[in-house]
Amino acid sequence: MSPEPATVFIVDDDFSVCRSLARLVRQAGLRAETFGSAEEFLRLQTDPLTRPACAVVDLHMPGLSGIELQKRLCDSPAACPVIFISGNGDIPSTVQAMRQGAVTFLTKPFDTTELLHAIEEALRKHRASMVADHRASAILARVNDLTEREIEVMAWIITGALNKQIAAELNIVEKTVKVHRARVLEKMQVSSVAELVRVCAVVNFAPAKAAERKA
Amino acid sequence: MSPEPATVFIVDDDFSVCRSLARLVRQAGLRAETFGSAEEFLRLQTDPLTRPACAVVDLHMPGLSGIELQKRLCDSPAACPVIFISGNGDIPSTVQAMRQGAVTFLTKPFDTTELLHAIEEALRKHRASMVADHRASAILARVNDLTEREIEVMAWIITGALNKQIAAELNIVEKTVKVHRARVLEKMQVSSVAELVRVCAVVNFAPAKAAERKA
DNA sequence: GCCGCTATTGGACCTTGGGCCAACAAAGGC
DNA sequence: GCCTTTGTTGGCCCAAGGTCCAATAGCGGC
Repeated sequence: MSPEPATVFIVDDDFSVCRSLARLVRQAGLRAETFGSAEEFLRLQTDPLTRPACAVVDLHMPGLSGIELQKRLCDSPAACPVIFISGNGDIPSTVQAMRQGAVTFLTKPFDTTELLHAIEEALRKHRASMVADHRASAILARVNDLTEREIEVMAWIITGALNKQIAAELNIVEKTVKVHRARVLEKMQVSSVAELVRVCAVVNFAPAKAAERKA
Repeated sequence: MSPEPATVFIVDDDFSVCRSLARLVRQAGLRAETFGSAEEFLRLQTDPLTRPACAVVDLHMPGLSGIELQKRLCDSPAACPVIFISGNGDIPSTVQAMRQGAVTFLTKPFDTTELLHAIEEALRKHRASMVADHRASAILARVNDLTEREIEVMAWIITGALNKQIAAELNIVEKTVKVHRARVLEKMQVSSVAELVRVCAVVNFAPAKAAERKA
């Protein structure tokens, strides 16, 4: 059903829960990996994810709680959507989990189809964020290939400034701006200012430096 | 403290709760309006909000529930951030509320400072969304002022197409495209293609029509 | 029928952007 | 000292955009 093999990480201190959830996941045609604690998950899952995945996490666990795990995941390269499950969760925890971006928060006992739907949603989200990340990192790589001056010029270009104006701002001659402009378009792999503005928007590249310079 | 007078709508079927929450809100320097039911709120709050506001809503009420109220609010011109309070809320309700965009979900009895913090956050959000809405509606007004042809041309412009290419796509002469292009920039109140791309991005104007035309 | 809006086109002219070739200078690595 | 990178500038030419002028044609409304 999925276009590529997706993995569900199951983090629960109760081994039997891990086992039954893993079975459920595998019956749905997905891969499953189980972890007995948040620490174990963080220790073993350090590689950046290259394939869609999500985590089904128990709220209450000895050691690091599910909430804490989620918080750390956000900063890790292995960030993936989290689905919480809990037998005795409270509303404040639920609120915190959801505010931190959890897909949902299920209370035991829950309907298995409910969990599978949540997993589907989580994987969908992760796929979307992965393609977005890929696009963004590809663009950032191009930006890194620019020299400082080129970045500076680019910041002005995407404001719609004329070469003449940019030249005045940078105290250089218009001809030089033209050269930088050409290099920017070439290195950023776009063929028009319109496209350049778009790709810059994707990575939130705003002419902040240019503004600082003005001030 | 707030730059402009902000209002907190309090929706609770328990009159004494309404009264005490209203007092709390007013002591914090904000306006308060109370409603005894979701229906009453929806009946009385029909005008589009012109000033920052948020709603503090009880989950359980006779008639329309808080969740239902929130759902209707999303489609209404009086949409504002919602803070839920409940004495006996459950986790599924909390999850649904948060997924629908609730700021938070507080359980009675709650700390008053907690509520005030939530209100602050909700008002902050609402202010941000109001300025975003204003920007967007101002831009949409300009788009509505464009003729069909101009919109068509604009769709091509923001892809970075040359006048020559646009002319070929629309089976007209390059000169005509220039005229439309000038009108578009004028009516959209921008002075460059870069700015045009930006304002179109704000209102999610994508050259979809152009793509359809090609197909 | 006249008026106004829209779309269309033409011409002339100027400004701007972009490509191509060449050159120089400062900085840093070998 | 030589080489590469980076930033800078020059000239030349062409393509593209922008701005004036003016004109024609269809279409709906008064």
